[in-house]
Amino acid sequence: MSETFPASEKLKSKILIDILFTEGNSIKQFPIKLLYHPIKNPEITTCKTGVSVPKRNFKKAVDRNYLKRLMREAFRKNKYLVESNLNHKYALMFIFTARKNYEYEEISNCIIQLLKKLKEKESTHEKQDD
RNA sequence: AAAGUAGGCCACCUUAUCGCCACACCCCCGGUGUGGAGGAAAGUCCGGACACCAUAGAGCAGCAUAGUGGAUAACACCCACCAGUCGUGAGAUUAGGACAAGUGCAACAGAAAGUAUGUACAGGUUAAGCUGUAGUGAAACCAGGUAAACUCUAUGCGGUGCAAUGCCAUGUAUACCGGCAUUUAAGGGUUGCUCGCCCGUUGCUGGAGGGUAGGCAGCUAAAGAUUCUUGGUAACAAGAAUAUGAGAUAAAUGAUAAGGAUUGCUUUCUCUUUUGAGAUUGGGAGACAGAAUCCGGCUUAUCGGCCUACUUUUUUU
RNA sequence: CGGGACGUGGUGCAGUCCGGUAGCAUGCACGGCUGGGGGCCGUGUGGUCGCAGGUUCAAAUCCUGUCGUCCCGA
Repeated sequence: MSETFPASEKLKSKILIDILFTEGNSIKQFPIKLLYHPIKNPEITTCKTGVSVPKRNFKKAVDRNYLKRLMREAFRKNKYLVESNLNHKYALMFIFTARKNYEYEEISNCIIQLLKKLKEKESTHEKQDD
């Protein structure tokens, strides 16, 4: 299983991000919130993932960059949980909602739980659609 | 030895695994190689480079600076000297022009704070605030004090900023632009005002424009860095040599593991009269902080440590 | 990248332009009016004027730097 995180899997399009924030659903697992929304565009063949740390809670750029690196690292290590198991392609956005720094272990565990929850949610949506 | 002053420097290192960004090559699945944050990248307080704009011009206003000289692309920075203030001293610090142009202001105290001149005492005179002292206050006939009060003097300043600006694709349909004719005048635009300048109403004709999101260029080889020589008290300038090593755009430097060095704390042991020195065990600590067009300064944040010069005090020679 | 505003008792504000006494409302404490509450009246309490430096005889006020909060434009 690949553990790479190339540019094609990063969420960069402002249009997709706007749709994600206005129409997407969210899963909360303190201290991180996960926004997700299915991608309708057939030209996009991979999941698009981004991370975000609000400037309001962390004034210094160093702190924000560090947390974003940790979240990217944790997602890269654990994305096998969702990469091939989901039926649709999703736009994902991890948002750090706490006000103080966390260790890599805590963030990694949190990301794993979020990804498991995302899979459960999708399966329930599928049943409802049926 | 202790205390202190000034200036400069470093900003933990190595290896492995998994990853990120840029470039080059092989090849077009992918792989290999090279490189990849700072002294402040920060605050955005000054000064430039560069780009565009007659809505850019002229005058007034406004703003900035303020000893003298130098240096620079430029500056409020920097260097030298003079003067004031602080310090025993090394040194630090200063918006340091003009109140003999005009206007204003001065609480309390005091007779009186600017059209000055009262009281007491002493001196003095024909006489007289004519002379001295006292007391109040920051300041009391002296061309008074105050300009980080208005102001005056000298010098400088057009504006907007790389989201500048140029090009490409997508895409809507007359809202945009050019030319000609018509109207000749209400109105609108700009940096606060005046002048000036620009726009204008309708018709015909020609051209692709505006908003939104995206891509490419601008984009990093430079008033650059290191070393040496020469000139200069110095800031700095000139010359030579060397190597060239971030360019992202929801935004690249990370995570994990191991080892080593640094500092102080702690356990035990050894040496020493003591202060202390050496070895060892264990768990800690390593700051401030992340490039976004690029430079020269300023300011602020900063763990721990090193180097140089100098001053004062005490002791020894 | 650029522009602007504001920091004053526990809270919300004036005073800053034009320097000399820090004031108003509310809150809190005490007393009074009422049988009690509410309300009213009176007295009192409480402020390093964000921080540092400078100018001045004297600074919340003038000047410089700095910290924090908030807003706006491209």
